[in-house]
Amino acid sequence: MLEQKHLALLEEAERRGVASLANLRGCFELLALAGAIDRDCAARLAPYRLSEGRFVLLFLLHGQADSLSPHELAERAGVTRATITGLLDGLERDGFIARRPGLEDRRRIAVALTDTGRKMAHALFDEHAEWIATLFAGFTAEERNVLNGLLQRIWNNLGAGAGKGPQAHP
Amino acid sequence: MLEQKHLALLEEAERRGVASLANLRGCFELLALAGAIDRDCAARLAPYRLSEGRFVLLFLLHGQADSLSPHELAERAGVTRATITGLLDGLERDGFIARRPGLEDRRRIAVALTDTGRKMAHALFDEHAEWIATLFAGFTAEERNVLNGLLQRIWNNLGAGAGKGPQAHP
DNA sequence: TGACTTTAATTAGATGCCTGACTATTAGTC
DNA sequence: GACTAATAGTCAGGCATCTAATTAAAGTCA
Repeated sequence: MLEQKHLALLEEAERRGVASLANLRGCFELLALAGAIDRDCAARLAPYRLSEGRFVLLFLLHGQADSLSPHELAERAGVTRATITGLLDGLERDGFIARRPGLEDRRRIAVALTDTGRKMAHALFDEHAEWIATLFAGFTAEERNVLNGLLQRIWNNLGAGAGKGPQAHP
Repeated sequence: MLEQKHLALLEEAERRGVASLANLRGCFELLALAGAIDRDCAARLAPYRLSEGRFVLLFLLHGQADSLSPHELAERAGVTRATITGLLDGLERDGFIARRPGLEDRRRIAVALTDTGRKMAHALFDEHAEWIATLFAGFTAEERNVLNGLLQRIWNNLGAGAGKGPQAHP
């Protein structure tokens, strides 16, 4: 279940007699699985002319009674405003959202779903949530907890080493 | 340990009373961890003017006595030839690799490391492998196996559902 | 009031990835 | 030997992401 590049890296590691081969493999399996989930997600959304980024904006707007500004969307989606501009361009072109000029503050733009966008968001959310749920089909609550605990420990190790890396050519 | 967008999705799911909330959270934790590892990896390579893609090419060439063609690099790295062209452009500009015209087959180009590139690859590989190993600090072999088993089951679920997704507007 | 600072959105330019089209070269076929 | 197939590399154009620069609008304060 690894990717091409991971296999190549493992071979090189083996050639060099790297001690932590099992750790490398474990890490690559994690990354490969996440990559596969992302690709599957993208493939599921593509028929609707949506990407993951666009999908996030769609339901951010759907969860809101009125409109949101690009600034707020950027904050809640966790990307920069420049990225939001591009995503909104696509969503607007495909008729899912509309930009309206701000009324009180004329710097601020009001982004709102169109009817098409609202219907799409409504229909897609449950389907998407269900798909994710199927990934854990056959898992007990206990197993989910074990997995979560292990991932959490890796996460902590990641944070612990942060900033201690190579600092050359800064 | 979740990302901004995942938090937003979970809130929406909660508002809607989605049944599989725990599964959603588990999936997002997996994706967030993989994303964090990728970002950390990129941050570690950036000071050397390398991305993950460029790094892969670097050690693919390093594991080879002579040169490789862009075609072979694409196969082994698991990306398209067009992508390789872009990565090689960057590596060549920064002096890590050189393109030489093919001798027997004049369609084929020979890509080889420069001295700079060779030194860089040599120095970076062990450091990188060690960094990855630290992510699993404190893990026993048994724990790694458990993690691997759980990931494998998710992988299987992913494959099982493939192609059954929405097929609208193809 | 008028000059400065901050904030909002966009644009410009980079990277990495894709697909699809194009060019050059080689190989195969009749 | 000439036409066609396949192959190698690249380019064009698209998407998502970033940083930095630009423009417009508000706010601040002497």
